[in-house]
Amino acid sequence: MAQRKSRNDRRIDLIEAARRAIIRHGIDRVQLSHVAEEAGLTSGAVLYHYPDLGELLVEAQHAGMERFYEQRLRQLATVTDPVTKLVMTIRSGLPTGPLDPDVRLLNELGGAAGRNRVYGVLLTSLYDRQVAMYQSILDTGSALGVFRLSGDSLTLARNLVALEDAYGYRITARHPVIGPAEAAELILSYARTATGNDLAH
Amino acid sequence: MAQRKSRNDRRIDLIEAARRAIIRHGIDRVQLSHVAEEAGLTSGAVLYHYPDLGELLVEAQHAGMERFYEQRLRQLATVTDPVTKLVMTIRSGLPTGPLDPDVRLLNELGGAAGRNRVYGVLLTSLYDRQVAMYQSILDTGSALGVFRLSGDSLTLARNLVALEDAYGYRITARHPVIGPAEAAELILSYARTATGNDLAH
DNA sequence: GGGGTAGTTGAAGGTAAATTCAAATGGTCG
DNA sequence: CGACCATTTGAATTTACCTTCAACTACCCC
Repeated sequence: MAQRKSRNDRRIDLIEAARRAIIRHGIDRVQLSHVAEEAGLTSGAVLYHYPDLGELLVEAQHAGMERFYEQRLRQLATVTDPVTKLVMTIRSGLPTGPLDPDVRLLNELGGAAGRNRVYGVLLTSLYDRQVAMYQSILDTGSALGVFRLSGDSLTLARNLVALEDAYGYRITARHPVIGPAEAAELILSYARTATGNDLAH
Repeated sequence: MAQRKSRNDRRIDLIEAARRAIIRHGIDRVQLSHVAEEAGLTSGAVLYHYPDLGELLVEAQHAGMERFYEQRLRQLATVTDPVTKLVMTIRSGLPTGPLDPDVRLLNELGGAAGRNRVYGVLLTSLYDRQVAMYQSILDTGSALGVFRLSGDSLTLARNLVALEDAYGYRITARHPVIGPAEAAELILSYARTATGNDLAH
C-alpha cells in the first residue's frame, strides 16, 4: 500500500500529480487513473480527496500558474537595475525547451480557455499580472532615465507579454529554428526599440 | 436515410463536419458521434470512411488551417499599397470575437502541439508561411521607400505573427479589455515603430 | 496497547463511447 | 430492367472509464 499521508499533504501531492498528468495527457484527455498513477495511488484514493476530478484539475492549473508567476517575481526581486531586470524577465518567461513543464501546462490552457470560463479567467489574470510586472520595470527605467519609451508603458508591456506567450507556443511545438535563445533575441529586438536602450548588460 | 454520396464527396463533407465538431467540443473532447451528427450520418458511416477518428481530425485541422491562410492571401491580393496591406493583414489575423471559429480551431491545436508531433508540424508550418507573408509586405514597402524598417524584416515579421497569435488567445479567452479592436491597435503600435510609418490609411 | 478514525485498496456495478457487422438501400452500369 | 457494389443503418458487442463501497490498514490519542 502507498504510504499514508495527512489530508493536507496528500492534497498537495495530488495537485502535483495532476499537473504532471495534464502535461502528459492533455487537459481534456487526462483521466482519474492517470492522476492516480502519477501519485502512486489508486483511483479510489484520489476520489476520496477530490470527489470531482474537474476541481482537482483547476487547482492544479491554478497552482502551476501561481508557481510560474511567483518564481518570476522572486527572481526579479534579486536585482535592481532596470536593464538587467528587463532582460532577465524576458528570459524567465520563455520555456527552457520544448519539454518545459511550466509552459506546457500553461499552453494546455490556451485552447480550453475558449470553451471553459474558469480557465479563461485564470489565464487572463496571469496575463494581466505579467503585464503589470513588465509595466513596472518599464516605468521604473523610464523614471530613472535609463529607458526612453517609444509609447505608453501599458501598450509596450502588453506586447512584451504577448510575444513571450506566442514564442512559448512555438518552442513547445518544436519550431526547428526558434528555440529559447532565438525567441529571447526576437523579444529583445522589440524591447530595444521599445526602450531606446540597447539592453547590453 | 441520409443522402448517399460518393466516397470523395462524403470525405470532404466529413472533414467539414469534423471541423465544426472540433470547434464545438474541443480537439481532445470531440467524439465520433459528434462528427456523425454534424454530418447528418451515423457513427458507423463515419467509421466506414475514416476507420481512425484521429486521422480525420488531423485532416480537419489541416483543412481549417489552409482555409484560414488562403483567405488571408486572397484578401491581400486585392490591394497593392503596402500600408493598406499591412493594416489589413494585421486585422485579418485576429479573431472577429471570442467565438471566431477559425481562430478557435487554431488555438485548440496550441496545447496539443506540445504532445503531438503532427499538430506541432502543422502549426509550425502555418506560422512560417504567415511570417513569409508579412516579410514580403515589409520588404515591398521598404523597397518602395514607404517603410523605413527598424530591423531586419524577418525579425519584424516573426514578431508580428507572434503578436497576432498571442492576441488571438487573449480574445478567445475573453479578456475583458482586449477585444479585436484593441488587439489590432496594440499590434499596429508595434508595426508603426517597426516600419517608421504612422500607418494612417 | 487498544479503540477509533482517516486513508487506502480492490473489486463490483454502471455508463458512455467506440467498434463490429449483418442487413437494408440506392446508384450505376451492362 | 436487373444485378452488383458502394454506402449507410441500427443493433449487438466490446472497451474504457467512472463510481461506489465494503473491507482493510496504519496511525493517533487516550
